[in-house]
Amino acid sequence: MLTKPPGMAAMSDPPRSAPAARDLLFLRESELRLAQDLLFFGYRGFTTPPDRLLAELGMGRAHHRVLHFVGRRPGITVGDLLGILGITKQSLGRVLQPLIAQGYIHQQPGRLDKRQRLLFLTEKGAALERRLFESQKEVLLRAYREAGPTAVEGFRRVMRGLMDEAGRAEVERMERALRS
Amino acid sequence: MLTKPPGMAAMSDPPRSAPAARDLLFLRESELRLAQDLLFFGYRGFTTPPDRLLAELGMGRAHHRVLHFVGRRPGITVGDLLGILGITKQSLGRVLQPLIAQGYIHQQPGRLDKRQRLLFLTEKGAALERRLFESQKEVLLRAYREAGPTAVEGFRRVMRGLMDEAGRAEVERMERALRS
DNA sequence: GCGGTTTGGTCAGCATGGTTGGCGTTTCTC
DNA sequence: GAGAAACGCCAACCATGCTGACCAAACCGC
Repeated sequence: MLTKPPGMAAMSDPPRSAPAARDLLFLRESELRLAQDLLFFGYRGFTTPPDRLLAELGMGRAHHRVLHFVGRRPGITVGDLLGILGITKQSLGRVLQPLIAQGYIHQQPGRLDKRQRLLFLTEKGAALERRLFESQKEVLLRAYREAGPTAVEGFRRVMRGLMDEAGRAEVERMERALRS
Repeated sequence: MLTKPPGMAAMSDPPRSAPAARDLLFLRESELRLAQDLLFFGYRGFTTPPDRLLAELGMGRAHHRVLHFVGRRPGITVGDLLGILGITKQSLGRVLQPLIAQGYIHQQPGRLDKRQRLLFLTEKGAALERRLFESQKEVLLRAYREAGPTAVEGFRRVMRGLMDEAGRAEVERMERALRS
């Protein structure tokens, strides 16, 4: 038989009658399969609204990411931004240079280290980033409100667990900056 | 001043002292900003392991998506798959045709409607999909286990809220199929 | 102050995976 | 039998990743 019968995914699930596994039902393979679907459709729902705005301006998701993280960390160095995005200097350059040329982002030499080009959003850049955020805010607010505070806390815990070390460190840094 | 001062994001947050807003703290703008970060880093952590395997085989994430959804819905039509992926026929063709040519996916004319080409994973395709899934399973299991069942339930609720109608319908269909 | 390292920019070339528009075949449906 | 639907394929274009190479400016250790 070449094809996977409908019930096959469930076959690897632990038997439901096993007493020790009672609390581990949420770790069943079928639940993990569902998680794949949720992440695919959920992430797409999250990115679609800004993607539409960006398309009108002839930009892509990569531009949004740069605007977002420069907004999150004003004065970030090019190197740090590269680390966060996980792309190469050349890939970033192709997105960053137009953003600078069109006046969305402003560069300023570092005071301690003059080799660095610290990145900031201009007024224009902050305005665009805000428009993009507002479009995403609608989706996020709806999801958060429908789900409620407890669910949101759970969502955060799971997303944190999905990240690699670098991502987790970055998020923690953002939270520290927020509290201070 | 061209740049956004550090505290600016928090400025749009509702005042913490407002009594009616006590339960709505999780809807603060700073929380939504954090959600953006969580989704970016979390989704990346989720996709990195299969991406690495795929790269070794000269494939990309698009191939994985096809393998995943054909595995989820054996016998799916090309049209339905296009609807789920949200891409064009041409884009799908460029990924699907090689998968068929290399024996990962098998096509079979529909019995009711002979125009349709129903898609199935071959043994080889199911094996590859499983390898990809296993790599993702590690990340998912770790995240789910660390977070616990309550958090997982919350995660699901939020992700569902992020989806558009089509995504939600598709996920519900998967769950119905699971229960039956 | 000199040499090596680090930060950043840039050029050329390539691959993947999206897009549009158009065209053709088979099959279904009225 | 006509029109619509499901699918395949062609050409062309675009966005965004990649590698490899090379360059300039600034920093740092000796």
